[in-house]
Formats: sequence, C-alpha cells, structure tokens
Amino acid sequence: MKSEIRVRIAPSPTGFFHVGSARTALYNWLFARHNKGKFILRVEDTDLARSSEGMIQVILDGLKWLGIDWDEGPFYQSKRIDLYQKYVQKLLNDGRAYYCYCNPEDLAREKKAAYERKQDWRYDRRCLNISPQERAKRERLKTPKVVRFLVPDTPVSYHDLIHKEIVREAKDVEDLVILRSNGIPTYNLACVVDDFEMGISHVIRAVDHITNTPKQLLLFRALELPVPEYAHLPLILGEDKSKLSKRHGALSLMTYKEQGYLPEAMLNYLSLLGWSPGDDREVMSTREIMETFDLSRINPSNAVFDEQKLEWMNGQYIYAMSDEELLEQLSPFLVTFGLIHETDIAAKKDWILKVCGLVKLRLKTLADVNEVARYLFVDDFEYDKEGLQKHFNADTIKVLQEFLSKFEDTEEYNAQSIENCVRTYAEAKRLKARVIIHPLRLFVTGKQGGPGLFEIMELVGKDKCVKRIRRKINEFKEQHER
RNA sequence: GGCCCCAUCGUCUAGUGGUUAGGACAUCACUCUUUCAAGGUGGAGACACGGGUUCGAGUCCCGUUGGGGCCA
Repeated sequence: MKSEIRVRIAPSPTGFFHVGSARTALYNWLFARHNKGKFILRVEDTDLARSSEGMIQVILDGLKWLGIDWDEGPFYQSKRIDLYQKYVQKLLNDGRAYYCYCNPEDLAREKKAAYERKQDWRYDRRCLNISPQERAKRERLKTPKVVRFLVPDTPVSYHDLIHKEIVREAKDVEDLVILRSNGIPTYNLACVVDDFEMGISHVIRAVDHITNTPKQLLLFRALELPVPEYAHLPLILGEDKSKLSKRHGALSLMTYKEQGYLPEAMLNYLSLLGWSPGDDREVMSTREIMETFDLSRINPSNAVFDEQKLEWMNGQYIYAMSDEELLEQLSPFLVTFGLIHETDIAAKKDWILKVCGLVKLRLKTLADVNEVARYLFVDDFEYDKEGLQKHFNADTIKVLQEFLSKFEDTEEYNAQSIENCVRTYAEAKRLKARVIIHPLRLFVTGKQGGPGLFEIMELVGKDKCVKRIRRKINEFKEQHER
C-alpha cells in the first residue's frame, strides 16, 4: 500500500503574494486533492524582521480567494526554533557540523572581491580544524558563531519528477550555514526538519529552489531521515521575462481580484501555465482540473504570464455565469464606481438582472462594467469624441428633434415599441433606420457601440432618454445660435 | 566568477523516431449585426544553430548560442 500523499507550500511572508507563488500553491493543492492526500500550509517566517501578521494575512486571503483550502496549519517556523536547534545539536554531536567564528562581513568582502576578480568563492573551512586554544579564546571573547554543515565529499543525485536525473558534485556545494549566530536556523535546515516532521511525501516547489535540493538531501542523509520526492516547477516570468518579484506590482494576486477577475478564471489560467491536460481543453472547471491534474504533464520550461489570455478566459467565465451570479459578483463594483447605492441594490434587483443579461458578453472583467454600462445607471458619462464628430451636426439634430416629438408621444414603452417607433418614423421619412439609430445611440449612451439600442432604451427609461436627447439638441442649438 | 535549469508560432502549449508540425490567446480578412462585442469561416505565424546516432529526427546524444535561476 502506498503511503499517504502529503504536500505543503512554505511561503515566506513578504507582504506580497504574486501569481507565481499562487501557482505553486495551486499545483500542490491539485496534486493533494487528486491523490486524496493532505495539503499543508507552513509559514517560513524565521526572518522575523521582515514578517508580520498583516503580511501573512495577504497569503491566507489569496489562497482563500482562489478557493484553495488547506488541511493542516498554518504552522509558523518562528515558533519551532527549539526544534531546529535540537537537530543542529545532533549534527554537531555527530561531527557533521561545526562552529564557525568568521566575521560575516569579512567573508562577504572576500566573496565580493573574488567575484570582482571573476573568480569563484567558497567557504574554505578555516574554522573546521581550529585549535582548542583558539576556540577557547574566541569563546572567552564571546565572538559570534554560526553553525556550518560539513558537506560530505560525495556527489549527490536524485530523480526530479519534472527534470529527471539531477547530479551535483560535492565540490560545488559549500559548507552552508545552518544556524545563524542569533540561534535562528537558515532556510535549508528548517526546511529539512519541517519536511520530515510534517511527513511531507512530495516537495513541489519552484525551480529557483533546485540548487537547494542537493544541500537538503545531504542534510536528510546526515540526519538519517527519509527523503521526500521532489518536483521543481518552472518559473512564471513577467513580460520582461524576469522572475516575478515585488517589482512586478501588477502581478500581485489581489490586484487581479480588485480588477474584477474571477477566482475560477484565475485558477484555470494558472493551472494551464506550465501544465496541460494533454488534449485541447482549456476552459475547465476546478473539479475537472483536479481530476485531470498530473505531475508528469508539467512542462519544464518557464512561462510568461499572458495578461491578454487571462482576460479572455475571464470573459469566458463571466459570459458563462447566470444573471443572478453575475449580479452578485458585480454588486461591489457597481457600488465602488458610484453607479448605485448599496442600499438600492435589492430594490432594483430585477432591473439590474436585465442589465447583467445585456452586458455580460461585453465584460472581460467585472470592473469593465463602469466603462461598458455606466450610462445605464447614471447621467454623468462621457461622450465618444469620434461619435460626436460623426453625429453632432445640424442634419442629425434635425432628424432627432423630429423623432423626439414622435417618441414622446408613444404610450407603450418597451424595446419592441421603441423599435416600432424608430422604424415607422424612418419609413415615413424615407430614411434608413441606421440614420436615426446611430445618433440616437450616441445621444442616449455616449457611445458608438454596445448592446441592442432598443433594449438599452427600455432599461434607461423613457424620461431619461428624452432628457438626454433634448440635452444634446439644446447644447447644439446654443452653440450655433450665436 | 562558479553551479544549475530551460529551449516548438509574438505568448501559453500538443507532440515522446515516420504528422500537410495540432490547438488556444493575440493579430489580419471575411461573415453576422442598428452598432460594438461575442460567434462563425479563413489567412499569416514556430521546431535557435551546428555536429552526430538512425533508412528516417521537433522528438535521442554532444557542442554552440540564447534565456532564466541560485550562491546564509
């Protein structure tokens, strides 16, 4: 019987959760759910100076938004320092680690100088065989000391689930620090201890950690602990093709939420960035993705985040929603853009539902509603400049003025009656319907395009339509009477 | 400077020795429409390069180039 699948994500709280970290979380989660395993959340916050409650919250919020739930944790490394120290002590006792009294600034300087001379630099183990007298002296002077791992002189190799065989020569691994002078463990040590303690079966992380893996493997071996499987995911790159970082502010997960992207669309898009189901499916439900997901179908090469495709995918999801669902998702945006008061939403529900049906196809993001449908809600909207050039002239003003009087006289008021009114008027005047429709649309909506004009006018309401048309007519007259 | 990872249309990808190299986004044209979108149809667009291996390489091996990453 196969033992339980247990995976984790181990983000460090930087106050920023970008789509790359989100994708790593997603793949771990998909893998766990697909295999009926456990997904564990662990916060790597040993770098105390840089983490805070708020920064951790950003990550939790991001995961919750995407609908990624975890089975255990969050565990905080900052609360497990004693545990790590115990393991460090064991390595020390076994002669697999040693104290190093070197001044970090000195080493950094040496290293920098070496790089400037275009030379490689590795720690030379100068503290490994320090004399007892020297050691006593340093201890007496309370010289800060770190613990270094004594890297064995054997090559390390392992089978990466995505990259196949990976081999690393011992000479290419330096004696890494595992415990800082302040008693805080470094990343690699804490990671190994936790992966063991938490029973992690598969470490699925981004490829920028691939160089840490041999070090961790050596640590596992020295500690005589079982080793998990490894899968190193390709990186998500920004448009400049560099690794995602704080610099790519736009690629913060929550920015997408604010811009009106749906979590399902984001999840779907992210799932396809580095993985594919093997056939031509693209728009897939989370369940479908979960069922199909397989580590063996991950593409090893880095991928550029394509915002346009995300937009397209989001549009697909919006279009697939029912009017009721859309209303729900859209409401906060309507309020934010000042299109409606929160308190009026319930009362106007039926009307908004109709609006949803009308604009659904034209929304790529929820935030697009302000641009696409503003005129349906409020009177202060912009008039398309090019449209005005085309239709804001004496001829159309004359036509619309005549039309307006007919229009005001109509008794019934719905899309059908409006259309009848427009078409009978056009026929009577031997005009093509579009000669009226185009300027009419511009005057009522400020736009040259959009949903069917008659449906729009029904939703805007007769009074407002009349008011808007008249406003434009008067404006024209004022400009030309002088 | 050392080490590591990667390499199919602009972008995301399918391809696992024999394919007219397939799909999606974006793009262009046509179509539909009162218009804009969406849709439909069609077009343009890729195996980085050089050596091998093989009857036959996008597919396997080596090198070059390019891109990316890591080095408390």
